[in-house]
Amino acid sequence: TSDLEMRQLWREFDELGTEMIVTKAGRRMFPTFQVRLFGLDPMSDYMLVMDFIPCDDKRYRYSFHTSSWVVASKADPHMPGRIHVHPDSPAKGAQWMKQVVSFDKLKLTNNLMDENGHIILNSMHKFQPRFHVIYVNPKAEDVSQCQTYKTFVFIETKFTAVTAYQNHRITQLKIASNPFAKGFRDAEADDCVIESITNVNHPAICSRQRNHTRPSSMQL
Amino acid sequence: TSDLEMRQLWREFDELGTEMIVTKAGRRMFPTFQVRLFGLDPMSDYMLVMDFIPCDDKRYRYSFHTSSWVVASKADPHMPGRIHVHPDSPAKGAQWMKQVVSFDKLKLTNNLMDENGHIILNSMHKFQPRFHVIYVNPKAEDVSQCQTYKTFVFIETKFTAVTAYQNHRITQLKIASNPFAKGFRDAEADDCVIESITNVNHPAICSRQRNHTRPSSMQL
DNA sequence: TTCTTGTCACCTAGGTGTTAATAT
DNA sequence: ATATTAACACCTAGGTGACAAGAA
Repeated sequence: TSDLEMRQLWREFDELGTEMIVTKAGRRMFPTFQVRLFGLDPMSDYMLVMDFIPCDDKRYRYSFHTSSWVVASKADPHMPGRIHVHPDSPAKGAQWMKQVVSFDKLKLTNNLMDENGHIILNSMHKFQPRFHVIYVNPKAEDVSQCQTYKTFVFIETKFTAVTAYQNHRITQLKIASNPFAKGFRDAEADDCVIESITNVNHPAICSRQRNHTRPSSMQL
Repeated sequence: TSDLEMRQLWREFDELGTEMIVTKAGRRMFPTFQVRLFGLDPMSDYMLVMDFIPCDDKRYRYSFHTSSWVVASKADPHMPGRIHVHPDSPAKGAQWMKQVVSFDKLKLTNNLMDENGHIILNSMHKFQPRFHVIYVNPKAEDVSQCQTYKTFVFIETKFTAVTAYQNHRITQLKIASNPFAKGFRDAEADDCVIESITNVNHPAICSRQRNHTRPSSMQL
């Protein structure tokens, strides 16, 4: 069996309608897909694999008016259905079970010509991540026939692929929970209390100055 | 067979008398021990392992007077002889051969109580890294008996373990060749030429200002 | 309009030798 | 004297959303 890690965080996102950024170069998922494994044979080899299946046959757009996703059309032609093999594969059951397995090397792209082995997804479509535990039979010469699969689907990990966040609440939850987005957080909670005590004449309580000015044109 | 990568750099260090820092927390080697492998069975599993053997039974000190290492005494009692298994082990021969194998996760420590699995070495002693290719026989139940080893020793990788660099030329070669030490480089070569053209009134040609002032006491 | 792209400031994470202080 | 330690400035390497400009 297998348990999803950070399930509570996944559910917070899922309630708002999870969005995952796709870029040409490839973007990691956040939250990261992580699982805890149980009941494997400690001495046998397993491959751990992820893939992504369309949730439906629809293309979506985000209605800012109603703050919700609405159907825009039928699905675009679907891309080659790539898989992501966990880079530690193959490994013994004992190895997989002794710690949380993290798919933090997995990246999502919208580039149909991607040559980096990333997962190709259509933007503005909904996807369901799937997790496969594949038993590798060492005695079999023909690998294609002599394997046993077990597939896990955690419905709270479904998401809409986007090139830019649509729902502002998703953006805020990403900023609040992803360490790499700390630069976009307002000073908050504990920090705020301390600041309001120590820094008497702060210009704007609990909000940080950021430099977002950009040159209107770029040279070289 | 097996080839040492960056052999020229290793030899430059070896001619000066390579020193490797050991710290309580563990320090990587530089140059990193990297090899290219040939002639493995593509379909068989191998473990790649490193260990370190004392070059002799002596403790050294660096004579600044003569700029050379001199014998200080007999060797200190030797530590538990740990090994480092390459984290990708075990893997197929094809996997090992298709790219350079880098032991960049290997760290050296002088902490006899180390619990991080690092290689424990006595400071001021000389060591010879060794590299072992271990064939893993899948049919054997008793792992201890049914393995075949092949050991490689590249004499240009021998070094003296130190807690602080002794030979200033070693320090300079580390700074010049290790990307992570770029902060200690003087502006040089190409950069220098450009700077001397573009920056007319530079205070000190080809040398960078650095902030090395430190508080004489530390609070919290 | 709607969606995508490229660049950026701002982070996390961690590898360097330097230095002052400490230990032996 | 000699050797070790811990904190530090300064890097490499790379993951964030914001933003302006471009594309469809």
